[in-house]
Order: sequence, then C-alpha cells, then structure tokens
Amino acid sequence: MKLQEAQGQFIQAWGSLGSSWGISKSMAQIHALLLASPNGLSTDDIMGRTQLSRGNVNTNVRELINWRLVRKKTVLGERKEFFEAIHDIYSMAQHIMEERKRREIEPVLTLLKDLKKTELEGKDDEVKHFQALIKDLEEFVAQMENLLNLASRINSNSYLKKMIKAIS
Amino acid sequence: MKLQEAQGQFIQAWGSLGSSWGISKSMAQIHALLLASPNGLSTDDIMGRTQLSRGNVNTNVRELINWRLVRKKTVLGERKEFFEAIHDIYSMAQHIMEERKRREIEPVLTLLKDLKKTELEGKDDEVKHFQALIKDLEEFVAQMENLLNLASRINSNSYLKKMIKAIS
DNA sequence: TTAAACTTTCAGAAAATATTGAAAATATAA
DNA sequence: TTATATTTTCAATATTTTCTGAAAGTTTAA
Repeated sequence: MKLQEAQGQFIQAWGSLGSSWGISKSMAQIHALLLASPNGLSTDDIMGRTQLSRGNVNTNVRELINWRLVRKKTVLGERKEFFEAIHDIYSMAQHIMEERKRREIEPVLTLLKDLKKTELEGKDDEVKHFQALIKDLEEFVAQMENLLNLASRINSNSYLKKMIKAIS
Repeated sequence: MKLQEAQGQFIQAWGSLGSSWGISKSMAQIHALLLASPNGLSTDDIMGRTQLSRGNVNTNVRELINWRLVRKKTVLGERKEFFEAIHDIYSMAQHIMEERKRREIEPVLTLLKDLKKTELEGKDDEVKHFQALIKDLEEFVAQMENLLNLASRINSNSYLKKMIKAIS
C-alpha cells in the first residue's frame, strides 16, 4: 500500500472520531494530516491533501493552534507559514483535556457550586436527592482531575506505568 | 430558589455539555432530569418537564437505556412505563466510557492494527514517522484503558482514592 | 512605493443533525 | 371481543453546524 493511501485512511478515521466527540471533522482531519507529517505543511499543502477550502483550513489551523496541538513554523527562505503538530501523544492528550475542561466542564462546575450554596424550596426528599447529586458530581470531577494529573505523568515515568497496570 | 428552577438550570447545563461532546441535547437533558428525580418518571412527565415531543422523548429514553444509563421501571397498578436513571455517578461514567469506546474508539483501533500489519511504500523517513505514530497511538489507548479500569475501582476503594491523590 | 505573495474574514450555501407530530402498532382492561 | 391507553415509527421540517470562496487585509521583496 502507498503511504499516502494509508495516511488517507487515517485522516478519514480521525475525522469521524473527531465528529462523534464534538470536534469539527475538518479540524480533526487537518490534525491527523499534520500528525502524520514529520515536517510541517503549508496551507496549500493541507488544502491539497484534505480537499478543504482555504478558509476552512485557515480557520481550523488557527483553532488547532489555540488548542496548542499545532505550532507555526517558519522555514528559512520561505515566505509561507508552515504548521507542525505536536507529535508527543501524551502532551497532545493533555492539551485536549485541559482545553475541554476549560471550555465545557468549568461552566457546569460553576453552576454546581452556585446551586450548592442556594437554599432550595421543595419536598424534603427531592431537595435532599438533588443536593446529593450535586455533591456526587463535584466529587467525581475532582477525582477525575486527580486521575488526569496522574495520566499526564505516566508517559515520563515507567514506574508509574507499571504500577497502574499492576493495580488495574 | 424553587427546586424546580434549580433542576431546570441543571438540565439546561447538562444539555449543553452533552451537545459539545457529541451527545444529542435532548438525550442529555432527559438524562439530567432523570438524574435529578429520585423516583422514575413517565414519558408524559418527561415531556412536561423538558418541553420535548413524545417521539423525541421515546427515542432518547430508549437510547439512554441502550447506554445503560437508565432503566425501565414498572409501578404497581400503573399501566405506563416509568424510567429511572442509574444514580451512582461512577457506574454512570463507566457505562458512558464503555459505550463510547465500543462505538468510536474500537473502529479506529481496528484500522491502526490493520495499518500496522501493512507494508508501506514511500520515503523511508516518512514511512517510519507514520509507523511510529500508529505505535504511539495504540500504546496510548492501551494505557488509557488501564487508567479507566483503575478509575472504575476508585469509588469502592477509598485506599486507592487516597493513593491517587497522593501521587497526583 | 508597487506588486506579488500570502493570510484572514465572513455572508451565504450546503450538509449534517435533531426534532416534531400524527399515524400505525401494540398492549391492556373491561 | 372492543375500546382505550400507551408506545413506536418515520417522513417532513427545523435547527445547528460546517464549509466555501471571493473580497479585503496584511506582509514582504524589490
């Protein structure tokens, strides 16, 4: 199989995965292409390989930069900008988690904190149940944060890696 | 604040959270309502509280049952069906993870495995880079699976809970 | 300066996705 | 049975999201 064909399959698969996790297909495809490319690509390179419009590529590359998954790269003697993915999978995952936490989890957490402070009028058992739910959710998020901190250290620590495997 | 109002805020917030993670807003809202309800609700109850159509509620409740986040419940002397959420947050999270893994991660993993087996034609360094990417992604997924196994045991094991916190 | 190369923006088009609601199917009580 | 209650289905519609492409903006080389 030609490398390009294999890369194409990967790009498509990564695109659908993105879609079903609320990330635009184009963004995920561009990310996949850059992950698969050792040397950074220009906007036109990306347009060529993904068949996406210039506007789409421009917008989504900048979004990938916001997410810290991609960096601009200047090449000596070239006027164009080139883009290169962060190739370390653990850093990549960490940036995705952080960004999603910031954008999507934090607002809910804020609401939960507010609701916890509020005096609620209603049937006693229903109020109790709702307050327990809020407490459980907050605890759960806190626990997941601990776990994510752990995850981000795993890569650089093979002792931790083995320990996780042992107790799993 | 009235309990109903607080629940309403929670339902809305849970709905947007779902949306941005690729879960239909209706499904997430219904789930939120059921989480907040100690005793199981009928289709009409859910329609009333969420302002969604009968068809929508029916489809999404059944989808929630597929995801094992909700159970049917029959009430003595009632002809209607009632629906109750699984209220244990850790079980809930585990079911969500498992389902998403099965639906969305597995297909990508299958592709990665296939690509790993395939002989690739192309520039040597580009082929090497791509193969390294595939290997890294597979390892990463395996590691995350270990971590999820761990997560699902945390709830029932406060020793683990403390240990995670200690090393985080 | 000027011109060419390159990047950004954004209104409108297209595509993807979710939702409605009424009819059909099914289940239950009388 | 038959009537009534309840659930399910799905074509049509609405909504949300994404994408395009051309024009405007910016940068750089000469």
